[in-house]
Amino acid sequence: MSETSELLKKKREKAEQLRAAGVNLYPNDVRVKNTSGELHDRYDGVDNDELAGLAERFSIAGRIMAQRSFGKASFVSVQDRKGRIQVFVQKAGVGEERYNLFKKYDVGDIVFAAGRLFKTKTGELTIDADEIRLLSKALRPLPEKWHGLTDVEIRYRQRYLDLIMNPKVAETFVTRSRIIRLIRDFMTDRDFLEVETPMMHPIAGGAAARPFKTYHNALDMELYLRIAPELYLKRLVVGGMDRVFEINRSFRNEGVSVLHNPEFTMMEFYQAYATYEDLMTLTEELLLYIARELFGSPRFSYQGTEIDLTPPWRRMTVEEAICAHAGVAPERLGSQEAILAEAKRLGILVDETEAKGKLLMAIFDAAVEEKLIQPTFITRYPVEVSPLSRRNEENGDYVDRFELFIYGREIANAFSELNDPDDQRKRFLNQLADKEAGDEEAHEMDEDFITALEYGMPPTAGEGIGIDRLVMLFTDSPSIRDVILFPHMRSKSRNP
RNA sequence: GGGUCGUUAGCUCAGCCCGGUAGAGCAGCGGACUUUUAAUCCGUUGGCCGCGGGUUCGAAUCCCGCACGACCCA
Repeated sequence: MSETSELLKKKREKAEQLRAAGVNLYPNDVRVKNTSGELHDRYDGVDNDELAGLAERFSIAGRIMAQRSFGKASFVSVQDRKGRIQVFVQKAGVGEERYNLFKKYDVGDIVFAAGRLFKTKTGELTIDADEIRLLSKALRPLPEKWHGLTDVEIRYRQRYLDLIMNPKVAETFVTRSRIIRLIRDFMTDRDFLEVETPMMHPIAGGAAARPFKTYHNALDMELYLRIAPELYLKRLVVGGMDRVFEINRSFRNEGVSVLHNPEFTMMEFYQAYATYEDLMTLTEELLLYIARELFGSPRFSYQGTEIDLTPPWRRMTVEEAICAHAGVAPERLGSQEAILAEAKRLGILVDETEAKGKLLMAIFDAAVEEKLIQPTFITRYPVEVSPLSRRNEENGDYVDRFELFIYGREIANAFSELNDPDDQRKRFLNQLADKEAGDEEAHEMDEDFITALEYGMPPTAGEGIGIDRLVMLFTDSPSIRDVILFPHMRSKSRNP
């Protein structure tokens, strides 16, 4: 696809013709009074006689998406951020000179139009232009009007084209913005303080994941893009910020899939003097609040399945879930050997020397997760896989933690925080042992964090909620790429 | 990492099985047309068939490799 294709040359020639006629191709002196959406809201239900009686002159600006032209008159559909409105441009309305210039406008150009409103024979609200101006000349053609843009690669790489051509896409991102605003309002109403903590960490902690590495020249030090804000937010709780939350990006150096993007948005929040059980209630209330605001109902459809957020949601322990969904008998969960045998029976590949807790989670991940369609809190996680969580008082092999699953996907992860600095040190040491044994996702020792705990952290519960996955659910989007404006892709040696 | 599918005009797609000078619609260009709705009508331009090898007299088409993407699996 050469850069000097016939089509592109023609576009530039046409632009030059306009320039030669004294037209500024990229002016910046317009003041726009109206939007398409506003005009439709106000006047779609108003008849022609009444419209004719209006003294008001309306103006809009946007991109020409379609053009139907006759000899001395044309209809153009102009798209702005609120939708589309039709503009009628005729020689009699804008004058012969303007009309002749207008004939050089193309689909894709950005224009200003002003005039009175009327309804066409077929009843469409239309601006009868007394003025039409070019605001920005397009030098490349838009995708085809009927089929639009469907090539997913172009949709992601050139998202602006996707946004122009596919109104649904723009809608999804409007909803995303709304969801985040709702979350922010909800948390703020509960007296949580929104904070921002570092994105660049000297030690990548707070989650089990491989980090991206970067380098600070002036300080001459290696840094990691954060994999989670957890350890910094907990330092703030030590500092007396009893209720904090952060909605921001984390980065994990792993593959891309329908559920994973290397950078993703999470809300993490910490509430002192609360337990993980309190956070289950809070989570129910938060998601219910969003659903009610978006749909006016706790029920909505995701990919053809009805999801019902009516509380209380189902609560099961990891072991109960394995028994219920993987067909494992409860008495088979007693010993490492029995669990290993069950994993093999289920065809799950595991390391035979793995600790009991890790085997349990391997079975859970492979055989249970996908079956948790309606919102379900899974509790009682093994301590081996939860190095930052508080041990259960009755049985220290488990921690006070839950994960929330909806439609087979992990949406949230929460626990009562470990605030015993000595236990935290032991857990980090165990992680280091795992790292030695080849676990690339195991935690590093974070002495600075332990020091903070040594000053005393109040009993606290904390939670992380995957915002992208939440937005997927609420916008009925099948892929995380549908809710991230610029999902990561391999670079391609092209020159767009 | 493995498997399946895809990549042809600006866009959406045929053509590939069965090798023989690359097609359509829209967009573009020229013309007609003052209430259209994918406007219509007449005429018309436009291609490194993803990239690199191979087979063949001849490859968009068959074979191998690579790149990028989608989906599934790990």
